[in-house]
Amino acid sequence: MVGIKDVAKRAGVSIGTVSNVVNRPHVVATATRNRVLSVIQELGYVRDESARQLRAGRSRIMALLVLDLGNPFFVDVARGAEEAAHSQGINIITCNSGQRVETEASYLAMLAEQRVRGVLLSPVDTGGDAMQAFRRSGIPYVFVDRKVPADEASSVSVDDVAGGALAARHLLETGHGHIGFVNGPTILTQCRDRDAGVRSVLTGSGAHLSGVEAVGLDVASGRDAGARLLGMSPRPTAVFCANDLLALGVLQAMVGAGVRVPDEMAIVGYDDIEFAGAAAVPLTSVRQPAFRLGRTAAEQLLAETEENPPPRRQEVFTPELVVRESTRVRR
Amino acid sequence: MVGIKDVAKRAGVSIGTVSNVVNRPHVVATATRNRVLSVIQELGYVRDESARQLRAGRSRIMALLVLDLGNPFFVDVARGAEEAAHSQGINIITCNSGQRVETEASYLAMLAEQRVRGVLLSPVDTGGDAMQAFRRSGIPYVFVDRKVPADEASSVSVDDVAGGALAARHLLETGHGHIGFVNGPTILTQCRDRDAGVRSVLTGSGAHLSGVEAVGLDVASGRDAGARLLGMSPRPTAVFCANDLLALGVLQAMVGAGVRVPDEMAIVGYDDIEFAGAAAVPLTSVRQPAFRLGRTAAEQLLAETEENPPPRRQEVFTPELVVRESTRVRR
DNA sequence: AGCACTTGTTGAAACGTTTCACCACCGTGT
DNA sequence: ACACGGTGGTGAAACGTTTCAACAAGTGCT
Repeated sequence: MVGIKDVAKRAGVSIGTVSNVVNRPHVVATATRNRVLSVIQELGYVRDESARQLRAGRSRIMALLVLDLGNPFFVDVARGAEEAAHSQGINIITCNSGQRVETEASYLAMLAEQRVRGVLLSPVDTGGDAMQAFRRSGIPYVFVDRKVPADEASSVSVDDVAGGALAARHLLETGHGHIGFVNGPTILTQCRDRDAGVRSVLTGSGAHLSGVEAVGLDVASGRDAGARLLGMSPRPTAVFCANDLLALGVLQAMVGAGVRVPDEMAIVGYDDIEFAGAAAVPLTSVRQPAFRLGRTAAEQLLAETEENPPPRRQEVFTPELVVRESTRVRR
Repeated sequence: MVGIKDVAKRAGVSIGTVSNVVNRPHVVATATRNRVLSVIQELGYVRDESARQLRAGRSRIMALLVLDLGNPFFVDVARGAEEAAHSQGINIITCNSGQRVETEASYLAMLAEQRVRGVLLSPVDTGGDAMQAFRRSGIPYVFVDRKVPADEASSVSVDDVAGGALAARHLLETGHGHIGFVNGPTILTQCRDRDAGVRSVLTGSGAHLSGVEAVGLDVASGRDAGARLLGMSPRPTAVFCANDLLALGVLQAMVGAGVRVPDEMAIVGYDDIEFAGAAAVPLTSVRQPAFRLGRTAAEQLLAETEENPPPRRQEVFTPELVVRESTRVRR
């Protein structure tokens, strides 16, 4: 592999000069610069980032560690983060934990060893060993889609309690007295918060709540949960799902069983992913500003890796209900 | 930041010993090993990968450079690649070019500078400068979802010509004489191949083909293309879309305009993403084995980065038609 | 001619690891 | 008493950059 030395020798200059050509072209004479550049071209020299980083002590890469790339919500978060980073000439690499604690741990360790510039985190497990170790590594990080105490780190999130409440209130107002709640794994703060929101509205409302915990946050888990809902008697007349993938799965189960939506079963999802509006029955959903979440978090992280870091911030966005066919009001 | 030296000093051993504790624990005496380990724990030492890599000359990270993470097809490819890599203790980082040539170029340069172990590529632009430079960097790479000549690199792809033909033949057989084809940007080989497949079947069949080139391969472009289809007269009675996102967009346009699917407009998509079956009208689609694509490509790449690389391979999978409501046969 | 700048280039140190030849020590068999 | 092999540890070189003090050569001013 061709290094700076080879270029230097071939161009008849010192390695310092080659380095200057690459990093501060203006300090080297035009003739020399061109000569060196053409040798670089000729030899196909590519600078070795690990050596550069070893010397510089800091990387030019930012990472996004995401809960589940299979969820279009997180893809939008990633897009927002990419936009912010690219506008400052920083590349973002995406790591997908797929909600597996060990995968997450392995990525955290890798990112710490890489000494990346900073990490955007949407972790499964904030308390685990891997996370503890990562904290000590001194790499700046910002939480996305998860609020944390201000003394720990900055965070950019959406008020999930409000979101859960929004959904529950909507179902109450559209006349439902028995409401199902398909939640995801309660290890996730998001799920616990949405649950809290639902309960805060339903408690004392007279409505009955039937909880179902899905194993995952994907369509298959939703179908499974849908089957369980169908088996209940009495069966709820409406269901709120902790995200749209679950809701799509539940919807499929209903369609498959010939249960009419929304007449026999109203459905509310969460995230308002692009596919929610295009579903068999367009889904009512709680919209989160995913792209802005990613962009804001990335901007904050970039700022925190600068010379004079700004103060920590806990930004909390407010979710918004988007009403569609799946909860059409009965007459 | 704490380095191996700090650990060595604190534990009263040489840095060589600390390195041994980390990399070849068996060669160091139990007592020493434990002492060093506890100091590592206490100081929160994390090895610096750039130094390690500088010395070792090779990285332990593989990358996947993907055309569009917004397309669930590529998310499945990524999942397959992750599975293969993780099973061999290699981490995969995902980079999303979003079909932007400059973003792709910037990631290629970054990956070359990082000296990653290998790259899985689904590039927009195989001929551009960035790709040329990347080739010369000597980093092993394998193409995913794109066939290339065997002398260039290995590739794992799906026969897009056959896929296009499959769709066209299905529409012919279900009695359509005027077929629309919403294709993506023809800079993409996939789009050109699907087009070729369609034409190979339709030419001489007597059916009329109306082509529409969408600006992107996403739902919004599909809606746009749908509007253009609606403006045609005579209007096609069926449309094949180069991927499911486009098809979903076209479907939305039809639903919005009150055009019945499949009665007034049959629709065939491509990829068979999870959301295709859950759409307003479940979509007929050409299924590609996305997960296997990713896994197979990653396995091949891993093998090629080993001591004795196996010969290059051009694996081509065969697509499969999944018939659903959106092309239900008229009686 | 002598001086003070400016411009362009160089050589060497430093970054944090891994690796490897070498050394010190101990127990064992002669 | 000696050589021997094994075990556990050390010290220094090497990896490919960046950075910076130092220097050489040229330019303009007195």
